[in-house]
Amino acid sequence: MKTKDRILQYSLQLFNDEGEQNVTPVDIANVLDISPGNLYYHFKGKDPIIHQLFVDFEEEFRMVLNAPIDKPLELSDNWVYFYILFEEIADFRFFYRNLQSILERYPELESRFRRLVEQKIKTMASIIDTLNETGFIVISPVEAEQMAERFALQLTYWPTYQTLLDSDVSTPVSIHKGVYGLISQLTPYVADGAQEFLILLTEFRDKMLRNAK
Amino acid sequence: MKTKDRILQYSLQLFNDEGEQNVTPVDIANVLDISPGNLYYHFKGKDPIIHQLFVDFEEEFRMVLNAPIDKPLELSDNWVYFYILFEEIADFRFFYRNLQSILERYPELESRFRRLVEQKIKTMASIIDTLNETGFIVISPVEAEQMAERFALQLTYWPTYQTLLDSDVSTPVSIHKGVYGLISQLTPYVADGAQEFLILLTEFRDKMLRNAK
DNA sequence: GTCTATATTAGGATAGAC
DNA sequence: GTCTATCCTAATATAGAC
Repeated sequence: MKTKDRILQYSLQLFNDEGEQNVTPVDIANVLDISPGNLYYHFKGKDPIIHQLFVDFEEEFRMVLNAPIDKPLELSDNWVYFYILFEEIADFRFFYRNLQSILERYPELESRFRRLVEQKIKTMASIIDTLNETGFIVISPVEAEQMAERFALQLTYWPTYQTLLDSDVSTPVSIHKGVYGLISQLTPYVADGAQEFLILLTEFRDKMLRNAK
Repeated sequence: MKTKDRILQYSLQLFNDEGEQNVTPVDIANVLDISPGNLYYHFKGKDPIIHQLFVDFEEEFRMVLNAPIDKPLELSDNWVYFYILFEEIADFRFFYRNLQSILERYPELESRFRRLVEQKIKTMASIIDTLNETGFIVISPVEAEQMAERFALQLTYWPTYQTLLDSDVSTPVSIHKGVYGLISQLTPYVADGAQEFLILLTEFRDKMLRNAK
């Protein structure tokens, strides 16, 4: 593998493990067993590395966000879809963990990240819309809009919030709880004919509690 | 006013305006028109300043969080109570804006902040409980628990999220939207006899939209 | 308590040999 | 492409006079 790619790969890992602020260019060079000079030959410091990592994340995340808009999800796909979103975020968690700090230091990323969040809101609105149109839930437009915004916020900050409350929660458990926290908000809107949803939800919750042990 | 207090006051202002990371001890000394040496006579750098600011915030916030547990809120007090919570956070926004970064650098604050969030969840649970017991809403225990957690998350991250999406939103507008985002979640649970809530909510929302212009 | 002047350090970055 | 050696800078911190 090319040095340039190795730098990206190990930087991401280091950032995720140690926190971006606690990783210096020299640290990155060390884990790769190359000299700092060599690192600077490929990237002029941490800034362009972070920039490139973000571009890669952005592309992948945008693809995932567009999927349910291009082709509405089947009812049963919703759960796994939220898993995928949370997993994408987990792969790139160093960025979310210190979101504001990083965006302050890399202004060119701020507007791009903002657009990603806006897309997140639109995707959530579309998902809720589909559930509404297929008669699975019954919800007013205003409440649907609020829910979409809320889902976007939770998708953005849930992993960080979890780490804050329980520093050694495992990622799978955290994601499971996060998905439950999103989906369970549908409960009061579920149409009369779709009560099997509530049974599924309870099962899901029990599974979660068992895993938490 | 004593120099020590002036340092705290102006540091908080600088941190809120510029972001804690962008403020050096020399900056603080400059706005106070004192020498860096003098600053270091009172506080051994930024760390103890931030620590003291947090202790002050913690005391006040804890007092506010305990209020509805000591003496349940009247129905009409709920709205203004959320305003107060958001305003407390706004006064101390530098801390929330770079939460993870700061907690990483000041580990002694991490556990104290965590306890504050846990208290936030308990207070939210108590508020929802009161609404349930007085018959204003009808909600299952599981859903109430989820809602309390969600409220705590929103209270913690809503202001940051707003700044992210709209960098020059004003604090009053942001708080207004935040309160609406919390309260409106009660809608599907409001008991049949309490429909005036929905009217109030709509008025509240319209007022918000007018202010946003 | 306050100042001036200076020291320390660590992160970030480059020049030039190989 | 890679290394070694070195440099620059900004934040942080202290010593000692007043």
